[in-house]
Amino acid sequence: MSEDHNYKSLSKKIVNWYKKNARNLPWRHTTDPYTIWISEIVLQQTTVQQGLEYYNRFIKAFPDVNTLANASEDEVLKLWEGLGYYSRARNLHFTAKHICQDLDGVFPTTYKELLKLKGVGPYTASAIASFAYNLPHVVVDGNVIRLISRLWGIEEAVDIKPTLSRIAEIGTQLISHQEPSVFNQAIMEMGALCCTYKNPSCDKCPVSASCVARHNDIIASIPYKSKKIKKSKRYFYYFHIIDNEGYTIIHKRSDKDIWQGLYKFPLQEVSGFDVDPNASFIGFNNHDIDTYKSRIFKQTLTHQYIHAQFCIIKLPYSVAEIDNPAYIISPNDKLSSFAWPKIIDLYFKDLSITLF
DNA sequence: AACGCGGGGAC
DNA sequence: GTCCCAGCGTT
Repeated sequence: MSEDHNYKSLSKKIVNWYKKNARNLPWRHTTDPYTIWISEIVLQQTTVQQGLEYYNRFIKAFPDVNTLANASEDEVLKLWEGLGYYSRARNLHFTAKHICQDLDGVFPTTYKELLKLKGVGPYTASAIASFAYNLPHVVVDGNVIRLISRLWGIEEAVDIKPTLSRIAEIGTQLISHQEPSVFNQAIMEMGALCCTYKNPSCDKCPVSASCVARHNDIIASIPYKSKKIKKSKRYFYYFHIIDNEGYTIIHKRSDKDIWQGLYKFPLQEVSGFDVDPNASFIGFNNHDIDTYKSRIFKQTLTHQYIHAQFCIIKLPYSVAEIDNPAYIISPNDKLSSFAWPKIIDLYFKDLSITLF
């Protein structure tokens, strides 16, 4: 029962467990708010395993806020390519410029001020406040939600505000005021390594004796989420236009849709691949041009199933003759310098093997 | 409050 | 296939 939970004792056990079992991760060796900020944004909705290499590359390319602020959005997105949730990279760049231009290059030092930064929400503000400044703001991420909801036997949906608020209150009671930074690392690490979603290691858990979910044998049903995701299907014909001088047409995605800020070929979205591609919207008549159709590429996103097929159009003249201000003309051998969605990157990889 | 945003991994 | 991951901005 929750009244039996001794916050101080639980907190101490969690921290002690961490000191013996912590992974050696690069962002744990610094109190530099910039570095910590980068790590936290990279790791949002991302596993440590997937984010680690991106973090290292990012810090190497942009070692301080000034370097990041002076980079172009394309450079930032290129480094982010393949990591997903690209608004994180755009907001990161926006906030770096904001800090340099409006805050004299000085990182905010309070939770409240951190929260005002674009891309920084309650979790990230708490993380920076605790890891950089040792302030006692508890982090509530997926790991913490899982650990606390099980420990306290919270069966209510954890994806609604009242439950989240209760979990945050419990975390606030738990957090060590001597070493809030270590406690925050510890409770997340516990969730990530011990109190895992599937097959948690209760036998190695330092607080399993206090775990209500374990006591009531309801671990598998906690945390409970009420929202269901609906996936739609989308079919993309991309027109890869290659002219007689080694150039092709691309453009930057700017509409409110997936992959904003990344690049694409001229695109025709259809209701299914039983519909034939029709390049007339970019001024081509399919019958006049030597065309090749790629295999169908598939990618699953959180809310969408994407299908893509690439129609190669080989032009007997120069693409410079095509007048459209939205288009960017790129040499074929420079295409890899742009940031592409995964599904187009897969096409490039296929292309290098099968065609050229 | 509900929704959409990527990609990889565990099971 | 399902669900998750150092969440957030928008509507």
